[in-house]
Amino acid sequence: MADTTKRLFLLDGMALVYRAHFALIRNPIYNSKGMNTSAVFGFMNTLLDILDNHSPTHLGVAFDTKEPTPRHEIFPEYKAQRDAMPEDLAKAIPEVKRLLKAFHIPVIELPGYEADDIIGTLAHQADATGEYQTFMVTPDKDFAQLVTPTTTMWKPGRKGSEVELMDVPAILSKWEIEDTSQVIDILALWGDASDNIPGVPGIGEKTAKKLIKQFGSVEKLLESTDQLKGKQKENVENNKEQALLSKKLVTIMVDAPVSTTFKDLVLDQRDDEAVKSLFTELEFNALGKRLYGNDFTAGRGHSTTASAEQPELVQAELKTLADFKTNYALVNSAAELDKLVKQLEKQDLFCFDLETTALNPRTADLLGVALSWKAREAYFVIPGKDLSPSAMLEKLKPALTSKATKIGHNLKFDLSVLLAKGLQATGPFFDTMLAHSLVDPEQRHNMDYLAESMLGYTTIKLADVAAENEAEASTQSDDLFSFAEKKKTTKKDYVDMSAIRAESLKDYACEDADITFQLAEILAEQLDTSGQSDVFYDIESPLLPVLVRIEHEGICVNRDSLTEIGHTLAKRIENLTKSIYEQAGKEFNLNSPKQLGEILFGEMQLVEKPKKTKTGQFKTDESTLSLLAPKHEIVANILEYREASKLKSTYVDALPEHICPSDGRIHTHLHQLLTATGRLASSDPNLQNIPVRSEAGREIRKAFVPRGEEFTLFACDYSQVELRVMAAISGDQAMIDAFQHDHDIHTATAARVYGVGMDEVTRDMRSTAKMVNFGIIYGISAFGLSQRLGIPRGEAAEIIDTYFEQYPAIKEFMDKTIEQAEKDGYVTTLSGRKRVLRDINSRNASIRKNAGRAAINTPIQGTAADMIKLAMIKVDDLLRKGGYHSKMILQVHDELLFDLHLEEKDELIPKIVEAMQTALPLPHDVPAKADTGMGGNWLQAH
DNA sequence: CTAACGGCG
DNA sequence: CCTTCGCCGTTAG
Repeated sequence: MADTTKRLFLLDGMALVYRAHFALIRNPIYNSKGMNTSAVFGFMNTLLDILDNHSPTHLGVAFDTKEPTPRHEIFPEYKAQRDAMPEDLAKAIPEVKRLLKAFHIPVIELPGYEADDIIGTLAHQADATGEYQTFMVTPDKDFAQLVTPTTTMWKPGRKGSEVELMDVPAILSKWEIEDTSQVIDILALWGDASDNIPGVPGIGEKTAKKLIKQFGSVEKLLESTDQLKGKQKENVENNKEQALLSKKLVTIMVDAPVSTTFKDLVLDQRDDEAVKSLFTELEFNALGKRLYGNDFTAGRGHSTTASAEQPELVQAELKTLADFKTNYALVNSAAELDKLVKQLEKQDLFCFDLETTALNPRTADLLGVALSWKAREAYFVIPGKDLSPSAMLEKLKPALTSKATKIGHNLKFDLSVLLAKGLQATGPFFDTMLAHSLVDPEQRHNMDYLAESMLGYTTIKLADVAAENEAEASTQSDDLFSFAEKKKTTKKDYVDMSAIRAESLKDYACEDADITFQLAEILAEQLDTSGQSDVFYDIESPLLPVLVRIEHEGICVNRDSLTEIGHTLAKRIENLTKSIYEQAGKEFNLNSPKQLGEILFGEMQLVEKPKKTKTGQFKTDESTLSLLAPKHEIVANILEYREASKLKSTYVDALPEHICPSDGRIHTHLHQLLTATGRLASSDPNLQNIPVRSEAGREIRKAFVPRGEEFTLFACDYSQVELRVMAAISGDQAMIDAFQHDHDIHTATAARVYGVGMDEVTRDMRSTAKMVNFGIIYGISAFGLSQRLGIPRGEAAEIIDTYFEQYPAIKEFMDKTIEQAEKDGYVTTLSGRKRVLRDINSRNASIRKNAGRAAINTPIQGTAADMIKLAMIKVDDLLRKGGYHSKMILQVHDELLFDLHLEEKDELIPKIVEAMQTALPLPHDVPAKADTGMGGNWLQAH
């Protein structure tokens, strides 16, 4: 049982030290003697966290040795390509060992064996006794193969507390396998660049998983290559030996001759004097305090001040649920719910919060609904004996579709879940997350944080609810966190929601609804004070359900065309790789800009004075390499390789992974207030950067298709919206005239800048003017323009001067905007959306200029964002009110994309165009203009 | 984790 | 010395 099980922690010393070093590579910690102590510090943090919070009974740290290992015998190149260990890091390892000695923690080393093998062997032995719960503490994914019901992987997170625990179900789901031993098969195909394990060429993580899912093991795959086709077949067949060799290399030993016994690993008392002395030497004063409180006297040098800096933490006491008399009640019968709904229907303002089993709205199941319309009073509605989940929703439906304002936190999630269950909640909505994003965009917006910072209140943590509930800690990927948070936070404290008893969840859920209700009132006030009520109530709030619908609809992608493009690209990548290796005279990792730079500029000496990045690496970006293309054939090949591999990895391989199995569509996530300017952002997958500029890229765009026979893709995009906005908010008459006469703005600008008639403007003149027009929006310098146009700087400066002479109000607008920003510290868009520019008065000229450019750009980009958001609200309204079958399915900054029903097109197109053009009337009667396109795929729709 | 790169508007 | 805004995803180290 849990209380008698021995808890064995096996730490992968080298890997943890390595990781700690690189985690702090940008902000290394030095002691007063100039020693980089990042790695030691990071390692100690992890160790102390385990000792303090995770009750180990046995603990040991394994290290590699310098001796060659059996892996080197069968494969001399094993780990041959590793860069030499940084000096700082090399020095850290003996320090870590000294500390471990002081802690009386065994360092386990075995000449000729790696730390992996030691850990594998000990974990295996521990499993055999049946007495241990073993934790392999390592950041290295390879250890997944060793996970068993009694041995889990423990991956330290960024902060000490954020830990990723991987047990068998977690490994199986993460690796998409049926048995943990198949991790080895996947790694064998995939290979490992850092250990120089070859794998099979052309097979990466995804293909490896797919093949092992299909065939079960490397051996079975090799027997059945007749079932493969094309390039993949060839690759596998030609690399059978290599695959089997790789399999040997990635297999961690479980029978190494380790002499350490479990008795050696029993946790022992540390040598306090030795620890104190080492901490003092390393100047780990905070860690010293942590162990010894004020008994720890900081060492010499500057660090003596540390004890003065850290008195007992004086911290405002946070209130908790226990400090209030609350009225939180569980509602689980039809009669009770009927009574509750009667009350609810009288409210014109209430808060609701769904508790679900998962974070994907399309797969999430409803556990309950928390409701609150009065501070410290809330109800948690759950299914009961005479109340099925669907009946529960049915009874709540009138309230959720009423005219009352619905408050919630991250309502996009709740509304998506409801929509997936066929319930379209109606506004107005008040989303506290959105409100806070407008009021205080720099801060985090999760509810726990808002409760602490705005109400001085600390909320119940889901993990505690689960613990109290004595539910077995589960690592299922189900939790309540929002999508946005999911990716950014380490998977911690995964909670199997359905294992929590309703009674336990009640306080948690009610508290959320209660707190959110209270936050809304404060935030409404703050919106008002910051002048952003209009943008909140007129734009962001009504946009919210529109985004929910767009995400819900999704977009169709033709999987087969992507597969075909993938084959073509793979072939091209392979041929180019061959040529490049030949031209370079050696093989290297083409995906590494570092290695590529060293080849081109270090070895091949392509130019005398190569450009460098700010970190001192050779620059190898497209604009740098393009200039070098004439010098050597290799450059063109590299550029082509870059293009092909970008397209393959980012689009062709990734998009199919996002196709939803139940409806065959891709449902992107649209983030409403993530950007500084008010634009939307798209992720998982990002559908706002689907290729269009290059020929090869456009093939990918063709794979986006209508949802059915009777539909077509229809795109409606604003023409030159940002320049129109700039003309309008600057009030520049010349530019306004150009738009009012519907002139081509770049031609009109060229005519003015070059002093010729519109009909005398050449292609080159127009293209230069176009560059200047866009450059101006971004605050370009003469230098920047000269680079882009490939002209001398003086000439560029002249063009810019003439531009401002011709459009004087634009110059004025730019100066005034910066002046305003300097004075107020922020700029605004036409709708009142605010962006704070902290750096606008920086003493550092470069930083200050950057902020200045953002100051100019924000009102322009942000107002354009306001406009299309308003258009989306309008268009959504007209589609729904008119009962059309056509659906809005995407926004790409200045474009709206629709699945248009063929029978509706003649009627709808003019209405959509009209809605877009009139969504936000610009000052000075500058007209907005929308162009349209239609076709059987997204490319044709333009 | 950050940097470099490159896809889009 | 730096030098064009706003994003997201992939890869390497």
